[in-house]
Amino acid sequence: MVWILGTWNVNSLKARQEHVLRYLEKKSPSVLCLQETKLRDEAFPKAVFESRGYQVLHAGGPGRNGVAILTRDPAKGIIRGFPEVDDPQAHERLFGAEIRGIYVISVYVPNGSPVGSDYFLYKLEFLYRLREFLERHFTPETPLALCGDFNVAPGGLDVYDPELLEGQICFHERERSALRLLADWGLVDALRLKHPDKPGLFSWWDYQFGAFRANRGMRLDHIWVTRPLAERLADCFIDCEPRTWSKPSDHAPVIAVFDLPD
DNA sequence: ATGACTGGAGTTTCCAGA
Repeated sequence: MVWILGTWNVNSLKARQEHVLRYLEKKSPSVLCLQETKLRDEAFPKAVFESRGYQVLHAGGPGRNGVAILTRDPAKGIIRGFPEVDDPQAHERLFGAEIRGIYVISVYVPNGSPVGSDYFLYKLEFLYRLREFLERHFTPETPLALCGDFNVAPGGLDVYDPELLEGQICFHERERSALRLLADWGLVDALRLKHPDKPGLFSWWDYQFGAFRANRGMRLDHIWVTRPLAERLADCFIDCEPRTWSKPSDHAPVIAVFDLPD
């Protein structure tokens, strides 16, 4: 069977509810991970999504964060935040569940701006904690998909101007190396597995300066998969269509298509 | 033309996003 997994930073679900519903209707993903819902748990309009056949798992809070997993199939083995670490922010930034034998994680890595600040160090720490979390709870042989907004462009191909952006937030060597350390646990970047050398593939564009029209963006949203899942990957792409809709999120969905046994 | 974006909080202007 074809199993479609998506991840999308919606920049407020309240502002983007109609976009998300339209997207589910048009593309019918099996699972859609969301980031930046900006909702408290009790404020999530669960019934609206349930009536369209999606179970809602949401980890929000009073702040600007909030991650969710919308799934057509039942979920179990739910994990919220880093269970072994006292990190309240992670409770609104990490949510995982097992769906059809695949462990799906929706994550929103802190932005970390400005470079060099305490918040920047927290971003790096968050990426290290993410690796420790994987080490503790899973193995690289677990079918696992780590999806979300990593707020890091992995390499020079993933930003519109690597020379200009080098050292700036989301394209600093310390961020990239923290991301590599995470991936070295046993994860593959699904998009680069299918499109290893293709430039101009971005998932975020600044609202300002006509950045989307000029395709001046960065690839900050990723789907990282373990080997057993990578072997099942049929396709991976960034779906720019919702970025063209009226009042869009500044991020576009990333979609991975898998061929799973029936 | 010297600006140019968006959402949320909370109250009219600021902060954060990336």
